Amino acid sequence: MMLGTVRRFGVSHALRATAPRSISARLATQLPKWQAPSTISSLSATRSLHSSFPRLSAATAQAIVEETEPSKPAIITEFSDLAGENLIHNKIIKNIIQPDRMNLKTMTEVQSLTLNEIVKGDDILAQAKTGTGKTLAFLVPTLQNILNDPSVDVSKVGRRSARTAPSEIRALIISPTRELAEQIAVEARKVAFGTGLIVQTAVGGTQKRAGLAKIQQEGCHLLIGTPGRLKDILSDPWTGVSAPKLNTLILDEADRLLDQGFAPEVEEIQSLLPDPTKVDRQTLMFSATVPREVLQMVRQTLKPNFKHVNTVREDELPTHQRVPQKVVYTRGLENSLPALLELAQNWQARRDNGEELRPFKAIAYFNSTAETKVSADAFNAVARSSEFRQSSMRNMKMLEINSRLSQAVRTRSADNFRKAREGILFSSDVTARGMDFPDVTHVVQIGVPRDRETYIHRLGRTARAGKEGEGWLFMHPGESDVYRKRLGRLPLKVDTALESANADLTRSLSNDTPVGKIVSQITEGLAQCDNATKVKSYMGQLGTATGNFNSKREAIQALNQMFISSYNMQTLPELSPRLMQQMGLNRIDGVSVGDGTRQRREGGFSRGGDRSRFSRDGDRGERGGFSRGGDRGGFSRGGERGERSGFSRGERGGFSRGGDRGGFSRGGDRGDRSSRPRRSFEDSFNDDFRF
DNA sequence: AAAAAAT
Repeated sequence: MMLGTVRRFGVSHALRATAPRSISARLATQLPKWQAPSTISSLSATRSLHSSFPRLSAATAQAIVEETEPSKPAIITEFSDLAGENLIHNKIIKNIIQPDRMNLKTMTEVQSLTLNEIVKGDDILAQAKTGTGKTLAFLVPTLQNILNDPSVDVSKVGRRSARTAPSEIRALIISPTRELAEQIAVEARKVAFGTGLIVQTAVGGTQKRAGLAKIQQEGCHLLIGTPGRLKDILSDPWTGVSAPKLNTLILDEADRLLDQGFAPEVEEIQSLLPDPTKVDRQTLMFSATVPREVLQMVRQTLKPNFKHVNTVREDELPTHQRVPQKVVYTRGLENSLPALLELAQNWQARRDNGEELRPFKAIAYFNSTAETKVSADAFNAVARSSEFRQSSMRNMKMLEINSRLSQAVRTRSADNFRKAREGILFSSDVTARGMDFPDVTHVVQIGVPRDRETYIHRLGRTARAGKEGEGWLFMHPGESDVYRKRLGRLPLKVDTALESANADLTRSLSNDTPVGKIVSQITEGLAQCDNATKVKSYMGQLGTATGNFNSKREAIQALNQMFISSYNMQTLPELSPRLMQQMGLNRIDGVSVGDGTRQRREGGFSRGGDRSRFSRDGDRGERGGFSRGGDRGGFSRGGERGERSGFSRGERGGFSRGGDRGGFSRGGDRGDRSSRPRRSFEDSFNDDFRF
């Protein structure tokens, strides 16, 4: 049973000048007592029964070592064993294993397999599944290496007047998000407690001057940050923050940092660091996913003799076997939120019936920030209703996080969700990677994610540290092409149990069926969201849906239906001709065309320029008493709905200027196809795929 | 107009 591999590139190792003497000589030779011949089979049995955390079996580690480094003794698998070998500082080990501290015993595969290599000073690309302790894998040896460096002065512990210079940075960790940087810092401080090592952060959204002052006053050995702020601080000579003695550069979520969006900034940061030919440094890259596209970048950035530590077997996927993954085809885009509520209610109902289930703690992922907001607002409104507060759902916290919120709110949401026993975090991809929220039972992805890696990382927010969890994907049938292309090989099973996923929400539903109740709760919740937010959500989803759907026409149709029937809006957002041109929507029915002047008058519907947070300003979306007015109190679905479905048959008159079909046209002509040859391939791809 | 990330 081959669980992990260490691959070596090149022939020789460039050992750092400061590297401690012969590490292999210090390695533990004794194997842990549970390395009995039966260990491997009993280990796997234990794993499936209790879904215990997949630790590295000593026998496996031995096998790996034998294969790659025949002369070396066993790899250490217990944190406590690191003490006897003088490999890791006693204080660090205490911090890790003491019950009143981190309370960990056994190392994970990725931790065991990278420790010696990192202490040695080698460059590493480490790949391991989500939630298997990658952070600790690079923190422990990196902090140890700083302690090993004789030029590092840690004697200043506790002395108030003494200070370490802000130019003493020995290791730098780059993270793709602010929250992840902060989370890594929290863990680093736990590991470094009492050692005298100073850990600092540099992230955006915080007061630059205050953060800078802190680094200047206290000094810094390990700096953790996000690309923008790091670049800002390191490029400004006046800050005094610099890293002339940098030994270690770590890219957490390396593939993300090396992709299109981040690579230029990361390169700039590297250019601000000392020349690696003058000051030898190691570079460490960690991630659960390393797509082929970035391998070239990885090779360019690492030394030629870097090692690839991969604990994900070649024949398996970087998702956990113990995470059931389900895909739900929703009738329309408007069915997602009811289906989410139903999922939560079903789970809580089962708990009420005495089933031993953990409290429902879910993250709902959306592809646009505005959709995240509408959904969070709607669920927050639902949670305020008396019906909800009298149900078994009453303790659920509804939280929101995305990059458009102020950093203070983001941090508060993340903290509250960490603490929450049960609830739903409505999230964009800010939390998709690396974030460690304890006890997440469900990850629900609404809409097909932008790529396979995103799916895997989002899913990885559950089933962490040996716990169980489940993944759900709610998607519109119109996304079938990208679904197959991006997620085709992943083990998703179709689930049809959620009734509200399939209900026709363009018609009235009886309020006394379970589905009717769920739908009316969502409808009431959405009614309390402001119109400007709904319009932004439409526009945001337009951006992703036109890319995700098999045809643009289908995307528009689905979006319009959601906007009218579920958001309860009367007038479609207008798209400027320029935007329509850009998006290739010129020949698509159902698009509301604006002339570009009106949008400025109608504040709520603006697009260009208004990059502010979701402003509640001038509630101008509510025009002419269309929405929310009147005595809708009871949400009488009957008449209202009937009226609306009438609209769909073309009785809307001037409702949308882009043709009289209002987006509900079911006609067969796919006008957009001929204009976009790329479609034909995707369409033919779709032909042999049926639901 | 579509995550994120400096002001």
